[in-house]
Amino acid sequence: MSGPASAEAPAIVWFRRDLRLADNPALRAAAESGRALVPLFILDEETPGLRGLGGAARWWLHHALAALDGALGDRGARLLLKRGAAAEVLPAVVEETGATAVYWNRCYEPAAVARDRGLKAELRAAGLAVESFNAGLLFEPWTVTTKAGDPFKVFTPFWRACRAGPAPAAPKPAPRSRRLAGPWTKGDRLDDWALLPRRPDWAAGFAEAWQPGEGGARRRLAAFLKHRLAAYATQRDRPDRDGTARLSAHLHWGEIGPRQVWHAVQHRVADSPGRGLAESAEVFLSELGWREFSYHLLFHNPTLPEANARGEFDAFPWRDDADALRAWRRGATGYPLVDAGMRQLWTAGWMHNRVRMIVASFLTKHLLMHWRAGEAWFWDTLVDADLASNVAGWQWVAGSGSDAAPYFRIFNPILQSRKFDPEGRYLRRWVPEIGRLSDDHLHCPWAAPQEALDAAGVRLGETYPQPIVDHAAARERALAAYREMRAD
DNA sequence: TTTTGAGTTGTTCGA
DNA sequence: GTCGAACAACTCAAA
Repeated sequence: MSGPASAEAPAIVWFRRDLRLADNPALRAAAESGRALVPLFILDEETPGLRGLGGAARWWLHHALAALDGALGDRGARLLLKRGAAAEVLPAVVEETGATAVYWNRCYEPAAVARDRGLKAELRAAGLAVESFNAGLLFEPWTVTTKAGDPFKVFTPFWRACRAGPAPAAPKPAPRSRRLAGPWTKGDRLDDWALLPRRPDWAAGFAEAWQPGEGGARRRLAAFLKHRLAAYATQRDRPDRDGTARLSAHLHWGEIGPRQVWHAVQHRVADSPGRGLAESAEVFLSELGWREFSYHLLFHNPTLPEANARGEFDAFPWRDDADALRAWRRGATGYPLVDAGMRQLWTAGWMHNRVRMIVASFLTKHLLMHWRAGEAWFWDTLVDADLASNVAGWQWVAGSGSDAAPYFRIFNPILQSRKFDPEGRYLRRWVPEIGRLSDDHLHCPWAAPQEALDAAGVRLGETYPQPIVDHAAARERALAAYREMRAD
């Protein structure tokens, strides 16, 4: 099958982690080229080294693609869906459509970088125009270096250097072009990809928590700026409040870009000046900074998903305890805050950031399980599962990251619970079987007097687990393990 | 090259 | 109840 005559040859816009029309430089460049467009998405589960999507991420992707197809449909186009190794699929689509140009926005994960570099060279050698752009980061990894020219390994100087340089470019609106014609060839049906879970449909609770797609992302950002930003600095740590932006999954799939978020925040601050707001905005922007930092770390250190950044942790005496891991996953550790977080993760596909740190600390320190076991579970269950953020976060908590929390910093799940969920609202929502305990006993039911347990209908070991480890003993064990590692 | 100040998010203990 | 120090040194980044 040969494509249309070359004068009318289309351009392919290869969507990957940029599932939006606004502030999408690849789409814009393609539209400005004057060619008709073939919007393409490839479900690539075959490129070696590319990690397959987790279950929750597949759910999100299904809806994100449906939303993107709908948005393209409003402009008279359809999203072409193809499945397979991109290194084979993309040249095949070029062949089928007779495209003479290909545009995409860059990915930064090591396997994707290698794949895209090869494709770009191959297609260019075949005479195509191929251009890639930045849609996913405020600052690309090779643009931020120390004065010695090395990548940063510590967040604070990294972010200072980012802030000292030129601000990220202002986002541009979606192209107006009506020539978003494609596809020119037959693609897969989204439903045939079976991205949604069935039997059992464990994602039943996701739909009420999330609205994947560019519109959902925009609404989420607008609501955050209007209602939550001003108090962000103080409320962001409270899992019992809805104080965070919840943009992580939207950002992961590029339904909104960090430049859009950045500039929207700046405008919000400029519109109504005030010290509290400006301060909160700084804290919020620095969270975007952590996302950037994680991407840079992974880009410069491709083994980060498997290997400890600090090599000494290769000698750490991790335990292998399937029962403990299962209890952690299911939210049955007997520590209410840990269990609440793990159940929120399972039910909503998301967990509040502070609770992520606490459950991660619990797994790696109280239970002495390898951070990779936790990282793998998060990868499968988080709708915002993101290789860079997930891996950097777990290595940070475990202490094996290059700029990690000191190992002796071990979260006390009871203190954290009292401090950040003082009225127990978060606990009661996710661990209702102990909800009738008083605010005080709720955080550590094993310490409650028998009468209080009876009155609340709690039978430890039956209706709610006994704690699987004793905090003080587990803490000592973790510190001893750390000393053992260092002694080697 | 050497020096110096600093480093996301904590906990525990003893005064 | 509050406060400061210990926890353990170590590495980074800049001068």
